Amino acid sequence: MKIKDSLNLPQSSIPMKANLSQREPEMLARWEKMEIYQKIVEKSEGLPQFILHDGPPYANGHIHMGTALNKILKDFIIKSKFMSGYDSRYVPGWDCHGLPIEHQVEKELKAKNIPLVKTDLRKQCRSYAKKFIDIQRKEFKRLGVFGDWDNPYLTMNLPYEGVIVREFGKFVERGEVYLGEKPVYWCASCKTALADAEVEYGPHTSPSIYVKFPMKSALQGIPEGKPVFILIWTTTPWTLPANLAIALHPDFEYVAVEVNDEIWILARELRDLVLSGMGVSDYKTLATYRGGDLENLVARHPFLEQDSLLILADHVTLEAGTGCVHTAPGHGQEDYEVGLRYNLPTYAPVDDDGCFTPEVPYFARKFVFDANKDVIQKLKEVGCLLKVEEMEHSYPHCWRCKSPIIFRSTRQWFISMEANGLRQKALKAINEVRWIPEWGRERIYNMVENRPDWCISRQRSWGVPIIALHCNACGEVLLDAKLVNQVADLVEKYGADVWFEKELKEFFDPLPACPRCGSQDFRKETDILDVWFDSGVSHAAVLEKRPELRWPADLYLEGSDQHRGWFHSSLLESVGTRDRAPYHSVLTHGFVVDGEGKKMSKSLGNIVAPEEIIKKYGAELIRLWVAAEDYRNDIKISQEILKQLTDGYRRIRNTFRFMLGNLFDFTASAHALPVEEMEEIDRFILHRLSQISARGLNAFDSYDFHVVYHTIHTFCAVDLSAFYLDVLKDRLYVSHPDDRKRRSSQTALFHLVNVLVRLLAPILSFTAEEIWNAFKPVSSFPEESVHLTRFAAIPENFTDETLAERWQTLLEIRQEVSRVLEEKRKNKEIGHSLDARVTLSAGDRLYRLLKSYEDELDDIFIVSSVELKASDGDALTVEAAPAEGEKCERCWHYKADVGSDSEYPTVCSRCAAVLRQLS
RNA sequence: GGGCCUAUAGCUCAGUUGGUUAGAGCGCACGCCUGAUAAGCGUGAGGUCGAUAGUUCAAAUCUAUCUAGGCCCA
Repeated sequence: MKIKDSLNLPQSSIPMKANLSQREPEMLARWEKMEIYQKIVEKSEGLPQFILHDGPPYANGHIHMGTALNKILKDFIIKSKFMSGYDSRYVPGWDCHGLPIEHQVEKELKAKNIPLVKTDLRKQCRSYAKKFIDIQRKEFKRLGVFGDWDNPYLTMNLPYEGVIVREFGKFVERGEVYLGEKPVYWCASCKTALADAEVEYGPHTSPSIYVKFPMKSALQGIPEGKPVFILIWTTTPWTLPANLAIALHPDFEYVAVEVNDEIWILARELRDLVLSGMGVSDYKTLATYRGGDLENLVARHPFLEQDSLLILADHVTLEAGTGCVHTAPGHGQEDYEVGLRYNLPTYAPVDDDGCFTPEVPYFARKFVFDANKDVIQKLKEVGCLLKVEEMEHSYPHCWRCKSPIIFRSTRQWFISMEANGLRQKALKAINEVRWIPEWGRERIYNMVENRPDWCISRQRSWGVPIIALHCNACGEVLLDAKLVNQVADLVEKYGADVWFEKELKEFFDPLPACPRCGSQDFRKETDILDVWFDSGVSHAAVLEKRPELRWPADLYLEGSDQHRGWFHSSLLESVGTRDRAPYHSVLTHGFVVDGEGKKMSKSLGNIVAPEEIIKKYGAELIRLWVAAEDYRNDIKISQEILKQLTDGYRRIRNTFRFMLGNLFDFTASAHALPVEEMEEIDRFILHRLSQISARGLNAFDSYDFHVVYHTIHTFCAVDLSAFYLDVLKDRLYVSHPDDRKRRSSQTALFHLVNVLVRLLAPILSFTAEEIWNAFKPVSSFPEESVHLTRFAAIPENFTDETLAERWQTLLEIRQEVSRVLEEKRKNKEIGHSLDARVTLSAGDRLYRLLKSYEDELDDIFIVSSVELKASDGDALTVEAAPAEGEKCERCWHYKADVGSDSEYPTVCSRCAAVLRQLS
């Protein structure tokens, strides 16, 4: 027998090379086969629930790093909550209705020359959404995310659509839904409203005109008898008939200047620019006002019999114009919002074709863009036009027909923020939710505090209809919760298509009668609901309906953009119908950015796709990336970061590989020692392990996953690899297999693997499973998967503070020894540390400590021998020199007794004894 | 332009209520080992804590402004 064969060298456990991109799919197949999620569910029966409610991603396109990040964070939580003893199910969802899908489908149908019939379009949209749900489901599962993937919630599921209608009915019942007016983008050639996404900005030439409005109210500090005008500037002359106000900035200064016996009012800062632009050089400033002082004065429309109110608005700037902004609440978003504050009507006398309505004097039935020149002509006639020129600027165009579009107020459905105190209730509900991080409260609070009423109608096809009736005889609108619920009954069964497919009498028997004129002749409302309403009711459609879940949720977890999105719409929906938030707490994560902190975009070419990383490194690296970074801020990703993560991954993997490799001849039941009988160094590492475990569990509890990763990684690198495992090698390899000290260290290794692999399981789900499989013969634990286990409970006797303190001191001394050895190495006096002997001189306190460990110091320092001397004072001195004696062929220590056993002439006495025992 | 947020070594993170010379791991450089080997060990270099101004006996930490970046609005 060769000497080397008498050593207990580690035997293969898990391979060093992870080969993740190939092995992960095998692991996934195995999980699928064992129905892992089903088994977790079975093991969860009767445990306290923890409900994380999934926010539905949009069923369009492939997943990206952002969606991967979100799903992986959720997976960390679901898995760690289960391992902490909760029943924590994951029901993934998808948002299926809405414009982007409708667009895509329209495009495809158009390309094939298929006519766009609403019911066909809706069917195509449904199958389009389904296709991408399947794609994304595969991609999410590939990341190792566990959940009820066979039975997710879809906002287009028929019962879900039924809930949407019913929830709408609840708002109706509480009197919170009303029909109002609001300006929207309107394409006059397509005769349709456009969403923001359907608008393309491009160059357009408009007339740029300066107009004077005569003042009706008197101003202070101005001589009587001379006419007073306020000056405005606009690039859309055709909106002047709809002018109802002139907006001033409350903090700007305005001046009254006398020009040619007239008095003009405009912003002080723009005075010289505007006047010189009109060729006026001779003027006199008569008075100065603050914008705020002019509020509620009245001007007269230059050519119509109507007033124009002076109002205050922060959106007024000094970048162009006169500082006095022509305001037509029916033709602009900002105008509309400021108009709401002053109770101005959203007057927009323009029809679907973009032509003025008949009641408009001078321009009735004219197309608005053609009317520009007529308006200008009229202004000239009445002497109120000061200047006109052409101007090229960026202007919105229709994405489909490319023609310039207009802003036009149309009838829309709203949920009122005030009618039932929704705003105040929502603000109160916000304060009852735990926001993580804290600033989330501030953010959503400000939004809810300032938001306008919720516009819930869309003039689109792919969505859930607003259930309302319009009387064909008198135009009365019939909005009734009872009718809504009757429709909901059918939608639940047949889907929202029924509203578009069935006759009215199939919904209502008998037909309702118009409360105003008694007619029974109605047409159905064709608008659909905002998709934010769809996803906003998920708490009702999913949490309340699924028996395995409950309402409200413990946690919503999405990107910080969802303060305006899903957190927001879910809150309003839930408060509006149930008077409280649908969640106890809300956790947000940041956005994925590149290595420089810049957002990812096609134009910058800095996009990293999950697919690339999976192919190159495996999904495990994405999981590790999510775990390593503090996701509350923006999360960077770059090749450098990935490289670093692979190094971190290897360190952890190899540490486990080494520990498992040294457990090849160990089984817990046969060889483990009770803690009390273990060696001090082993008990010290168990003490450290208990600290690591506590910190890890704590971090899981507060969702600080990066703390879990950094803690475990540092533990593997510093405590284990650089110290404990390195020291252990001698004992593990050299001792007799059954040596008590060797079994003691193996017992520690067993506990280390057992505790750490479980802590790692929620994060490195694939690797932890691989480790678990290799660990099973050692542990004999019954669970066929690490994901069916709980986090390990740490026995109290792992903790020993006084022992740990002693060892902490020994570690400091060890570091000093290392430094001295390095000097000797530099001088070529030694190579390996075993080539050295060390002399320690220590004062009383240290000496006594060292003395009690005298027999182990050579092992702790991994040197051939240690000599201990007492010295005066506190200082510790460390000296090192080449070891004396012969090098033992077996344990590589230099010993004086090498060759003392004639049967084994090349080894030391310790090794000779082992060899004798083995033979 | 507004609301909210971020900025500590090349990278990822710590830095408690302001209080010694700002820490860790990784990476890097140099060396060792060849019985964890496409591994392992040791030593070392690296930071005007985004910038400026202030409050204070004392600031990475508090205040203001600015710069760069992110999300959401306009």
